[in-house]
Amino acid sequence: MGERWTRRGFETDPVSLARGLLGHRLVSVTRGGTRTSGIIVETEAYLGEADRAAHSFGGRRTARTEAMFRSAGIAYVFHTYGMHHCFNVVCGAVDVPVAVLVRALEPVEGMALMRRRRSSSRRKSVLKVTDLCSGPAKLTQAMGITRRENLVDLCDSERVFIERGKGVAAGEIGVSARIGVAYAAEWACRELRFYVARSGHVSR
DNA sequence: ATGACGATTTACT
DNA sequence: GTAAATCGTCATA
Repeated sequence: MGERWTRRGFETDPVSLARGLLGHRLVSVTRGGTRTSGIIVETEAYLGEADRAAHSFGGRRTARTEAMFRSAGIAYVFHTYGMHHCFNVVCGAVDVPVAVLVRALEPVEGMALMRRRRSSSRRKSVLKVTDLCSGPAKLTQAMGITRRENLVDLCDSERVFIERGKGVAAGEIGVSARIGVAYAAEWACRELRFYVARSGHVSR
């Protein structure tokens, strides 16, 4: 167990937070007290009203996007493709709808539980460790994060939070265009994806 | 009330 | 590489 991130850590712009979260730990705890956690190795920054790829593009404020308008440190969890969840950390000021999507983790604690959550009756092969959390919907499944965690405050929740890790030196961070946002025109090619260059746990 | 569409994953050719 | 799975959300009517 490590030192937990407080509000101040989240009160920054999305690019700084996307870089700053790398090398720190996302933790989720079951009602029974079992921890699953992993080191954040891949993130994407979503820049708000101007960003065509962001759900909050144009200032769109709906029941779904409400979390993005809240305080830094709030979780924004959304459902997509009819079956997947993605986990974001809201940052910036209240009413400025910016956030960071967590796209991949290097599993640390609770791997047996992660494996159980990630296994389906349909699956034939055994999951490799690098398949547990190497994508935005994989990690939410492995961590047991669903819409119920939408709007939770990462600064005081007992269920989901961020713990201080070693971080990642600037030279170890890779940068690329964001994934899955081809519809976003000129914003699709902006280099707003950040990852630990050396990690084998990044999404493909 | 209806229809189009995903900040994805998986399995299959 | 291609395609299916699968349904909440939101814009349109």
